[in-house]
Amino acid sequence: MNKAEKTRQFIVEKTAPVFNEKGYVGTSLNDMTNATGLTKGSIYGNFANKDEVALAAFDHNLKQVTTIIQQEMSKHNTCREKLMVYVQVYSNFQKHPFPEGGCPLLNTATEADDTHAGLRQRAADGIQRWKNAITALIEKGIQLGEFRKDVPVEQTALSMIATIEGCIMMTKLTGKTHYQKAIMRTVEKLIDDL
Amino acid sequence: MNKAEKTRQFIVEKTAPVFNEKGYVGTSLNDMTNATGLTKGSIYGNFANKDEVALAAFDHNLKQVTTIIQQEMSKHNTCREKLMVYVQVYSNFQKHPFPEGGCPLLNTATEADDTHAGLRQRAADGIQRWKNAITALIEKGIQLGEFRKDVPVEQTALSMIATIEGCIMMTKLTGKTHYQKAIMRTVEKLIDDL
DNA sequence: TCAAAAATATACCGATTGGTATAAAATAAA
DNA sequence: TTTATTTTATACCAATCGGTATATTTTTGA
Repeated sequence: MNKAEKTRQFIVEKTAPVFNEKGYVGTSLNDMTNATGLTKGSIYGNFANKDEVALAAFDHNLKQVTTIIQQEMSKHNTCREKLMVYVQVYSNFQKHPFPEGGCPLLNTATEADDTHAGLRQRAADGIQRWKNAITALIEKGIQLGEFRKDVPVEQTALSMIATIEGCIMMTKLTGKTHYQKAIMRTVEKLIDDL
Repeated sequence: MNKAEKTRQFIVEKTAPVFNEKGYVGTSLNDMTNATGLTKGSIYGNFANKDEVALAAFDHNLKQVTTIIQQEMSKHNTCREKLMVYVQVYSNFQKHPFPEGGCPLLNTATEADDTHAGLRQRAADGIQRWKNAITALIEKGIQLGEFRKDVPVEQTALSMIATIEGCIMMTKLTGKTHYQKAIMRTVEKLIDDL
């Protein structure tokens, strides 16, 4: 990794939490120079424009989340236990190295769906991959006899994601962690019923 | 309603969808003059600043949603049927006079939670009232013998809201209405199980 | 060590931001 | 109908926006 690549990475790491908290339009070049300690010239020497930094920051934030999930999943063997990792992590995401500002999928989706095609596509892809990951786990669990054969696979996957994202929104908004626990108990039941 | 009050209302109605789509920071005074056809002077003669318009616009958008729900609920008698109104409406909110840009609670919550205390409080109050409305319906249903006595009231109310909001996010993001139907089927089951 | 190349900083650009002072126009009360 | 008051439009403000040309510094390979 040469100097430029390191600086690029450095800029992404420092600005990612800002983009996640303030959003794309809410984050100015000034915010970016403050967060990095670098100047405009330095940032624009490594990125074409704000868009490019925002997209890289989104990828970085999402990667942070998937890394947590994958790490926790690797500790378990059964499909049910692996699915329960979502419950475990999102019941207490404050205890994990979660991106500042909450779930980047939720933040980016709600900001960009009507305004920024590039970011919206990134978020949509993220949802798609998440859905595929859960679907694959459920289907494998069915094959292995862990789950019933007649479970509504896609519906369960989609509902898990929706409930988790709604949970994050409500928890971050109200600050009430017992809301979080209560909602995640419903996701737990969703998995129990498989 | 004198001239000034009418203009105030007019400004709110015209800018509300813009705020809901573009967000608070994403909506400029220019956007507001374009949406209304009025000039800055006219807008600032009726509102102290952008904040005041944004707060009024949020209230207006939320009112639009609650009006739809209340209207639909008034057509039904049992608590179960009234709860199912959420399923009916959010399975197909595109067919209702829903605010442009989706759920104002979701949009405002995700934008303002880390950035705008006034809007965050408004959204938090909205969630609180929604939770209270569902809770009251479930408790009345228990009293009337419609629902089991041991249902987890708060958990169900919170999970319904979370799943609905997550559903809206995913539907607006991906454009896939069959996601919407599938997720809302899970909310339906939540009510069936009461 | 030294020159070429790459990375960073400085200084600036026009456009747009939210906001305001004031003048003009429209409304409301007498 | 006239006058006082309110409402709206015009013209402007400093500050900030995203972005760039160029100078300076730092890194890199010979």
